[in-house]
Amino acid sequence: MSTKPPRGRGGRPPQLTTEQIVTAAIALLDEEGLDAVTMRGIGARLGVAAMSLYRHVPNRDAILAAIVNRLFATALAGFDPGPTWTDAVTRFAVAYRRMLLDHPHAVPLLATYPVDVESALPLLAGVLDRFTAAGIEQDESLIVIQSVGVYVLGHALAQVGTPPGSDAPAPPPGPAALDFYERWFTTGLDAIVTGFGQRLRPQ
Amino acid sequence: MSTKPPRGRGGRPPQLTTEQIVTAAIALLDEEGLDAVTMRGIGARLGVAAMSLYRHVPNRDAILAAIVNRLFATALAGFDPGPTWTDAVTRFAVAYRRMLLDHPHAVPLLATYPVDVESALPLLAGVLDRFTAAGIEQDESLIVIQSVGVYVLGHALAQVGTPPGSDAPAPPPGPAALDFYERWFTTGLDAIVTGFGQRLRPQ
DNA sequence: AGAGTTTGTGTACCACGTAAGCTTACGTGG
DNA sequence: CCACGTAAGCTTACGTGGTACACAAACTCT
Repeated sequence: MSTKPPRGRGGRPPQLTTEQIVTAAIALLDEEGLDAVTMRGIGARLGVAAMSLYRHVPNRDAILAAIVNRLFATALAGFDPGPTWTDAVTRFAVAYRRMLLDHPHAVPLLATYPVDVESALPLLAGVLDRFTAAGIEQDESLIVIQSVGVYVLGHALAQVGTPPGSDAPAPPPGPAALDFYERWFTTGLDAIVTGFGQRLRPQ
Repeated sequence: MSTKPPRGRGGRPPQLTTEQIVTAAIALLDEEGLDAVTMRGIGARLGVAAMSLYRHVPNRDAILAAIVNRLFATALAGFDPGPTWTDAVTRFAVAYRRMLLDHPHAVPLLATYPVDVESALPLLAGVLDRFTAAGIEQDESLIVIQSVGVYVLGHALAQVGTPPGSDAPAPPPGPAALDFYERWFTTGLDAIVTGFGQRLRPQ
């Protein structure tokens, strides 16, 4: 987590990194769903025994938590907040949502495992900047950003949510459904941004 | 689900109902968390073997799905939408949230298992009425209600979300944190309702 | 009483997470 | 060149959870 051990001289050279483990786990998750993300499964994918993973990761939950943070970070990779804070939150919402729809099986994970605040804040620095530039308090900005984030996540849950029990891979949603979700998403997002705009620009 | 089998004459009288199973499962969930909701655990609580549950329920996932629907229904028991549609959605949000905070361990479940639409719509009839009374299209009303629902659920996830791995029961949140979530909740909810109000009352 | 029917049970299997101890593959100092 | 120490990976094994299967029990109707 913090400093790697002094890389003391000697010892068998690592054949595995934490990053590879997380990458393999995400691949498995995307291809076969959450139930396929098992220690044995990840190990097999890396040509390694299940127990070897424990040299790099304390347990399975830590892997799932790492997936969440990795995906959240990729969602904001190369992120350009626009000129105003309304642009910034809107683009954040779009980028976040794109990532969620790209990794449907990960959505329940992002709902369950909180994104690490320490690592998320730097990623959102650009967004926060547009708020301070508009003379908005940090407290208020966080409420706006979190509200939007929470809306996006909840919306994605509704869109990709399939009862984990139904083995049927769920028929690919028709274009009508896709359209509905798209309309719903932008309509709701606009409403939220508009509503906060009204509050933050009183009078 | 639909009609019970003709209750054919004869046969051992049931000692167990699906309702009891769901009730026991919710009790277990509230008292000991999701991991405690096992077939054996539920059976023990009802003085019955684990396998007996399968006479009433196809599998564990079905129980979890039933918990979701039951809790959602209780959230709206005795629900009074106010005079206007803005009252209606706001009260819906508050009632939904109260239920979620009363059952913190259930929040991840409500995020993961979609509420059954067929049974949810009647519960929301009162809310929908205020929209139609205001001359708002059904499509638009659903977008508003769902947006609010999704916001409430996402907010609750953020509030009660604890990495499933940390065995520490999580320190009871200080009153400062509680206050923050309360302010966040109402602020965000107001923004959403205001934003939609602007859209639905154009000009 | 016996046949038919439905509900609850006992046993067993397999997959998963992971604890413990062993083996392997390196660097270093003799 | 060879022990020796060390870190990484492996083997084995245990406990727990979901659930398939075949059987026992409890009741109704003839």
